Amino acid sequence: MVETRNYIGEFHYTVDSKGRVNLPSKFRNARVDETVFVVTRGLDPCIYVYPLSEWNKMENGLGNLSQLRRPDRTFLRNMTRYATHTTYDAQGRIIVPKVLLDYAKIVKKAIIIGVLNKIEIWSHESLTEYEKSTGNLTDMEYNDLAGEIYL
Amino acid sequence: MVETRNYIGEFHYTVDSKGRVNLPSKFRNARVDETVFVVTRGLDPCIYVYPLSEWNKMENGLGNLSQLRRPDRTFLRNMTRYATHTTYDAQGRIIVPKVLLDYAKIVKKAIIIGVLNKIEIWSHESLTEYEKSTGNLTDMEYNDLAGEIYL
DNA sequence: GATTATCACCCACTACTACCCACAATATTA
DNA sequence: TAATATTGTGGGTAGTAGTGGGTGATAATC
Repeated sequence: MVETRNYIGEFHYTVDSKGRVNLPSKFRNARVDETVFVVTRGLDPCIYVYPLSEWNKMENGLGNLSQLRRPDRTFLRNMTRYATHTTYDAQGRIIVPKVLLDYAKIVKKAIIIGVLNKIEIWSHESLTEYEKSTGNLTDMEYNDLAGEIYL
Repeated sequence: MVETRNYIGEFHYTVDSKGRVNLPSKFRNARVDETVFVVTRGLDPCIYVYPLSEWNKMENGLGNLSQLRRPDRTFLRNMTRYATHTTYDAQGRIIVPKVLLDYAKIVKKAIIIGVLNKIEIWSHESLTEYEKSTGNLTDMEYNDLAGEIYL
């Protein structure tokens, strides 16, 4: 089994009647030391899941946000307001509050996406809609961003 | 045996029913220290295989993106979404997820191409079609690019 | 205080996959 | 040329991952 600290990849799982969502075993193995997570509302119509250590880093960083700029304020409020601590059970599942499931329009099926230091949970519906509308990048945006990265 | 860190050359291998693809022994010998790879969706209709160290370079770049700007988030998600860690087995094969095989239209035969710091996996179909259409460079493009290279 | 709802913990089943072994074909060495 | 190692390909199996449901303790409501 490959060991890396960062979360990557996409997984399709089911949410049961108790609001339990499986975390991919790859993700659990990636950070065996992390058993506590913070779930909260994403900026996009999805759910963010932070391992505790990453959440703490963010809490520290939140102090640096501007009180004046609107996106900063929104971000800060979103992150703190809906945040809940969770642990996973013996089967590797976390419990996601119904408010958040509703927000992400998740009913039965969920798409789990690893985004380096956090995990996103989407409904198929929200994700495709997001991709269709605002989600798409223009060629210019894409090239700008790609240029900032690597190669 | 000639020693190079870079992957070059083209190889024709088969993908078995379990989605296993052989990595050319030349490639394995090129970087004996690298046993972990990241397979992901290529920009072109093919599969990218990065040795872990190369992938990490990219991840470092991704870490600098803004959590607040929407294009940044989308870009980041697209990069991580289709990525998976793999190791090769005792026979030197890696497992490629079906989603990616479908994306590259690979069924039984695969074309492995070494592109310096990464490996590309193509289907014969996608490759020839790509060459016919968008793959060809205009003379102007070619000259522009050639000018950027050091000979 | 009685009743209901909620949640953490436990058990059970199925499908998959990581690991193992096998073998033919080619390349390398004696 | 014969012997040996390496390479590419195929398949079987034990362990694990994903899913569903049950139960007792605790909290909430009347």
